[in-house]
Amino acid sequence: MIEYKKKLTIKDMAKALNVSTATISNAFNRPDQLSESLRLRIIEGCQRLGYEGPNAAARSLRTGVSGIVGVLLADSLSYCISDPVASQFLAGLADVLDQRQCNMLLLPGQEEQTSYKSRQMESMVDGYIIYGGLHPSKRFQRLLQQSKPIIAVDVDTTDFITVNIDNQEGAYRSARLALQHRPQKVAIISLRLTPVSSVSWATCDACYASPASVSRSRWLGYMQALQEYNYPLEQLSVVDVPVNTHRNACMAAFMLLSQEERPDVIICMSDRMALGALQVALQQHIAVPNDLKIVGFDGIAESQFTHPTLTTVQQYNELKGQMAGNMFLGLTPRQNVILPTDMLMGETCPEVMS
DNA sequence: TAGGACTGTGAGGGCGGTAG
DNA sequence: CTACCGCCCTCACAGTCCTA
Repeated sequence: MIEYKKKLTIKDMAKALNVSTATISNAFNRPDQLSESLRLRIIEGCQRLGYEGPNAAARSLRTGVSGIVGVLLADSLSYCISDPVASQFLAGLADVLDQRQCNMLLLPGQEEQTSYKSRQMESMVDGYIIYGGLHPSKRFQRLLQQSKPIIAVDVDTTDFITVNIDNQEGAYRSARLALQHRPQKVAIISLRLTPVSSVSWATCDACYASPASVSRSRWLGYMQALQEYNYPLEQLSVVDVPVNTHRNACMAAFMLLSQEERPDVIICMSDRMALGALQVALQQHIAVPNDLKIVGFDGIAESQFTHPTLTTVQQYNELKGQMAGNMFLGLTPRQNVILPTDMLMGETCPEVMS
């Protein structure tokens, strides 16, 4: 059984070592403020007595800075940890925070009810990085009132400084690539464009009516390409998915590929959707890319392990995380950033040779 | 001995919570 | 409602040492 002794404070150390509290503080935090010999004597004395240095909670109380970044997630914690795009973003952010001895606190945006614990956690952070979307949750309303710095990533908003990719352009390029094959029947698997709780058919009108979001920007990119190719929108099939999971992807693909008039192009708003579509197509012995072209969006590593490999839009999620982190810590100017995307040419939708 | 550099000290302040 | 507490940092200043 571990025995907990009385917690030692800077006062105890000052008294024991016969110096002032400020000198103890300086010995740990500002070594240039005292002689090397005194500093060593203090550090050695503190080690001997079991004092590990100034209390972080007290320091943040005094300075108002904790070194903790709150990351407000659009989805649940479990989803963000398992989703390759979100985890790449978090890895990039963690990279920057690691270098500056800072930490992050992951906060799910969809908070069911306000608790003392959640308020306590929010009070600990120096500011927020909102990732993946804005939720009209109580938590979101509270953080707006806190006047702490906020940077939004993958969020279509003018209310905060944002780090985004050019979703519309990326989507436009991927759709154009698919449309070069002059398909008879085009389908789209969209992500959270309409307010549905399960995988559902969606109308173009409903998709156009959705509020500003990453998905809507991608939708506009697809529409831009479809119009360029004079594709009749009344023939377009759209299935909207509420959460970007493999299960939902398979369900959406199954719905599309079970239609009487089967699509020969499926344009997906994420690689997970595209990989689900690919799996269902292969199960149904549909030849990809000969009878069905599939394009994704994200460029996750998994998309290049399949056979055939996925044609997709490569976005640089780690870089996104690093940029958000640098901006948050004031290492780079706080200004809106739009990162470029690239087409990742896989086998599910080859380029048309002219 | 004067003056500058270096070293160390004490007071004040910050903010949320709690006791009176 | 007010006073106080917790804990540390910052700042102004005092003390000491060194050099010319």
